[in-house]
Amino acid sequence: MSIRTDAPTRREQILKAAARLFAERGFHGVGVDEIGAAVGISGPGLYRHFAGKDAMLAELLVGISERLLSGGRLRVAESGDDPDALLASLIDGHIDFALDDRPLITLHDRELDRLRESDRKLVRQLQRQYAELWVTAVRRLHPAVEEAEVRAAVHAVFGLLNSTPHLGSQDDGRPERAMTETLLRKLAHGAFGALAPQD
Amino acid sequence: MSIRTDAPTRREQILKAAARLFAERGFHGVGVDEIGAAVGISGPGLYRHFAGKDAMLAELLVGISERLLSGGRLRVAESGDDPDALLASLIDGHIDFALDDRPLITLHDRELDRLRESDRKLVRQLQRQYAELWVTAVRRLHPAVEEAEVRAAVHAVFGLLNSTPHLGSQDDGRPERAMTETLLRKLAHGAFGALAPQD
DNA sequence: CCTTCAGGTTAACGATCGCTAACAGGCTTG
DNA sequence: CAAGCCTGTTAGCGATCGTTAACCTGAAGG
Repeated sequence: MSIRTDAPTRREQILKAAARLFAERGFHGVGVDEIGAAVGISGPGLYRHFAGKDAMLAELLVGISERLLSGGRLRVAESGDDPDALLASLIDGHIDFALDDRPLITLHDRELDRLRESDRKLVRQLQRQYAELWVTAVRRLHPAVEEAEVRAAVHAVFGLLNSTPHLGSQDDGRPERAMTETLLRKLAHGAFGALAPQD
Repeated sequence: MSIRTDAPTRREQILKAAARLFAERGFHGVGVDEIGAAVGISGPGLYRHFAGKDAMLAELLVGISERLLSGGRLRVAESGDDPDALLASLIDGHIDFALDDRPLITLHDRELDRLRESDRKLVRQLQRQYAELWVTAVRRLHPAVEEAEVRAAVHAVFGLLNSTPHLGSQDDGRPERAMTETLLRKLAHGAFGALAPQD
């Protein structure tokens, strides 16, 4: 958990602005001039940093997917052999991500089809591997439940956790955020808990 | 629950096709020529039925919101005074809707900002009223939980139920659908059940 | 049988889009 | 100090978009 202190590069400024704009108005709903204006340069100036508008979206989506997967793998490695602790850790990590990067969460399942075939396949593969981490973890807790059902449940819980953008408008102070975090954690555990057969 | 037997009007054909295309590629990602082609006419022919592309999206979003709200109100009225039965009924109704109209579910929280101010306000108001039905129902079951928390939980469960489009590609036979229905019901009840304080 | 009209067609418009070309200023570096 | 790159600018091209205009056709109705 290292914290960045140096100033963001121009590339990073652009990516952040593009993520916000794409999430707000959709990939096709945002022009390159607006993205440029959001970082204080004009539209064509962006082409000094990216090959095109598509490349910005691709880098955003590949980036999120990679960060999610590597974070998940780290948690799997750190969890020892405690399945409960692993699932809790995956949930907490996903919540942190959803609360920290709301625009990216929105893009993640909304603009995937706007990518070139190769990028789209890559992102989907990363997403699938991330989801498989969850499926494996949940199956260790509920071995009697069919794998297909667990997989569907995992995606449904993703939907629950990714509902963050639809809640509070932006970031109200920290107490609000801690409350949301606690709530989402409770709901996610409750949902998975309901997977157990006859209780 | 009456079943339509008469053929769909051209307007309805167009709306259905537009819903699917908008959900697949985004409002700005679909041209009027494509919508027309999907129903066997050419682009400008659509203007005999709709004032413009915006009007199609508006009618779709207002229509969904109204159907959701009226369906919810019906269930409230039918539930007698049984809070458990009411919540179960709301959940079942929402699941049916999500499974029957996947493209509309996708549009519902994705393209709202592409509407004219007046339509957007109307849709948001309908959505809010629908969500309030849920909040009231859940609060009757968990009176000790703060209203803001219940409201956030309701939206999170919407996210869970609306994850349907991300599951199976299209409609595989009916057994698959019944399984998904059962699973989502279980997960939603589990999530709300976790709202109860100290258990 | 003639009129009307609903529901299509194609052509073409203005606007906007992503992107390239051509150029310019300011650091860095040999 | 000159050369060259890094990062920006403006002008403008070609494509595409939503929409309108003008025209056509078949069926209904008096």
